[in-house]
Amino acid sequence: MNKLEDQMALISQIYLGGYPQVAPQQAESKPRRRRNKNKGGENNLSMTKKRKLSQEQVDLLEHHFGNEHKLESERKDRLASELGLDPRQVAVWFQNRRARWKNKKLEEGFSKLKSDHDEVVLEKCRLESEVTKLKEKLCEAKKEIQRLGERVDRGSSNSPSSSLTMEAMDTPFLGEFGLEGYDNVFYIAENSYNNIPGMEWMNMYM
DNA sequence: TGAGAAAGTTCATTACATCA
DNA sequence: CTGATGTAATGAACTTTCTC
Repeated sequence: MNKLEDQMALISQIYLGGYPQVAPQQAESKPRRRRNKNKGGENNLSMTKKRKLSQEQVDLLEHHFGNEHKLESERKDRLASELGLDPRQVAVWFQNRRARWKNKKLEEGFSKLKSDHDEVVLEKCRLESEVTKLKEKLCEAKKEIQRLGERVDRGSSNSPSSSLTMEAMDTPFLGEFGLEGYDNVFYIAENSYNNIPGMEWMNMYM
């Protein structure tokens, strides 16, 4: 099982589809039994009383966790005697620490995805605004072509072949309007952006 | 090679300590 | 006192490893 993949899948699920109500594994299994609130009765209260670990203990545990997140039984026993703790406490501390580490990683992954998404949205806005500007320039170019055509037609109305149309124009002409390098734009048929992945929105401008 | 026991892990939750 | 938060501890389910 690839843990990182699972985490990223979970992040994607969280980010794209919201928090799942129930993990699939849990949804199919029996409901978990509630813990008994009376933790074994009064007689072992002192034994089960929760004890906060000292800063030195936590520091050493953190140090070992930094080296290796897994805890082999030999290391657990050694650490436990070194810290004056029950091996079970050391195991529990590592379990909880792994859970905290995992949550932190998930949060980091989520933040990264969110900032990537924000960046893409920003870039999309920028490109849309660029498209709008180019459309305006194109519109101006068409008007200019029409004006020139009418002027030529008036000058030699008896010569139909001299009529200046968009179809007859050489594309380098567009350079006058700052449209060099965009020649290919004019070879994409209107409404054909549906065929280009991610460019469907272009038809809004056509 | 399959079954099952033992020991480990994760996950969800509870209970307690602490602090504002 | 109270609610929020952090964390030690628990129990169930699941997984891995070992033995026969």
